[in-house]
Amino acid sequence: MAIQFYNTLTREKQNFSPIDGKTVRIYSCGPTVYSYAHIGNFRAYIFMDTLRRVLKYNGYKLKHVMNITDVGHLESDGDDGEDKMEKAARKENKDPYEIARYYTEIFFRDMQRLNIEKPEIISKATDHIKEMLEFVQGLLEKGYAYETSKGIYFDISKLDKYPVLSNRKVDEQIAGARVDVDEEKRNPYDFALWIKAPENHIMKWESPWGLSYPGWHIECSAMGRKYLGDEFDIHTGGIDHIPTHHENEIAQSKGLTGKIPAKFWMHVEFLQVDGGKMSKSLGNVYTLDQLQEKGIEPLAYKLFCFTAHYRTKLNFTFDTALAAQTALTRLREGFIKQLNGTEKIENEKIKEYEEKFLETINDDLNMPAAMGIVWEIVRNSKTSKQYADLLIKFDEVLGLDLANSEKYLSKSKEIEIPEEVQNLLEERKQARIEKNWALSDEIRNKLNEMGYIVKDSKDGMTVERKL
RNA sequence: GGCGAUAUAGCCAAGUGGUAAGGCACGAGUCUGCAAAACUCUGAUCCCCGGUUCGAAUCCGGGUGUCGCCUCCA
Repeated sequence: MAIQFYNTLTREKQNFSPIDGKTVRIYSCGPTVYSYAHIGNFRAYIFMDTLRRVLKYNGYKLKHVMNITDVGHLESDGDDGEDKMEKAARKENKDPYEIARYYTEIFFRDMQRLNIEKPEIISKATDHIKEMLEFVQGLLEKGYAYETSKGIYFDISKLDKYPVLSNRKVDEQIAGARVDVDEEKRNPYDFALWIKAPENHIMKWESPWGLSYPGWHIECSAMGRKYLGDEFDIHTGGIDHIPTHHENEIAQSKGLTGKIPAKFWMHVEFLQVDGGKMSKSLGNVYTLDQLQEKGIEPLAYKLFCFTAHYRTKLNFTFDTALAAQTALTRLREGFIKQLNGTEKIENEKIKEYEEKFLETINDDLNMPAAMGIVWEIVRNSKTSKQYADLLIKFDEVLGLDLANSEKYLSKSKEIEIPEEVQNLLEERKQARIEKNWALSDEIRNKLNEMGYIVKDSKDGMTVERKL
């Protein structure tokens, strides 16, 4: 079954197969570790994870690089913004390396909570200064770069074609409309490869041009090339990367190697919050911890992300996220029901589901449709362990940790019951034996007010903590 | 101003020429002393106008609305 991915480079879905036939080489733009990653960031990493899982499901091996940006990205263009790492360091009164270490750790903790597989290679920018310098020098030697008083710049006019990913019109746009034009640059869209450090800059390295630090795009080009070669299979990132970051990566690589580094460029759309952009000023930039506080576990957020295709905007609200949490719980319950099922299902039927599922995920990762198939199986009234096994297999792609469903369900029910509550429960139990429904209901209401939900079943009462 | 998207039931959303997946919510039913949970059932002709076609949510043209990018951002 052919895999089809949408390629931003060609603006169409194309059949995918790895260059070497068996190992897919991927580069993913990773986090800048200067603060907590938010749910918008994680939508991108969930996409990245799904991509990995789908490729593995199809039998391919992976060589996947994700960078950790711990240096060099400025807050604004014009080469004079503040370095984000350094700003955070100043704010928290720590050194930038400490900041990077701290947020990197939190980042991977969250990745794990989302059951996101770790790429084979994690590369930190600060560990690859040498490779970046070599890259820049190579560009200088080939005449694609030039030096100014501020640093080393890439000369886009040396390329046969500059914007190849986006339709940005270099000539028509009014350069400097929002950014002051740098007189020393040869073309308005020339960008910095290497930046000469001002006195007070903390993170800087020796270079032929004195103490300095890397530009914004060079790290990905240099690290991608080091680990994956001049030409690899897939490059992923957010949709925001298209017009600048990835465009410039391509420019750099074409300058040095003559090649566009990746065959496929895949981009995730943005997550929106309450119908609009997530922004700090609106106070809607949420972290996984904040969701958890509201009773939405990380895997429920992952499931939420599966409700929309990765190339469409997805609108996050707490209501819909809670809906996903409900759905996740039901998914787990349904899985267990199938696990305990004893019906015999014809192999044909199983095979049919398998084929449909594969076809769907291979169609540019259509996870919403794939979930449709999953629900059909989960909700099948003929319950069978065969279905449970099938779900476990599909979970190789979903990564929802369905195998541990029981654990999650019992964990959410495990609560500490204070003595006061315990006593009320006893009292209610007695009332029920006496069929004193008025008292029973009264106690139930009281417990409800205290934040406990009481449910009666044939086997007795159960208590749950209200979220 | 330029560029890119998008408009499908209350909400989140699949669907790319043949008579609208799925999830959540609502309602009804089963169960229950009642309730909750669970399970079952129930809902849309797809922003508007025009065109192509035997046939369009799906293609084309024109509107309108919304969102994003053009500055670091997943």
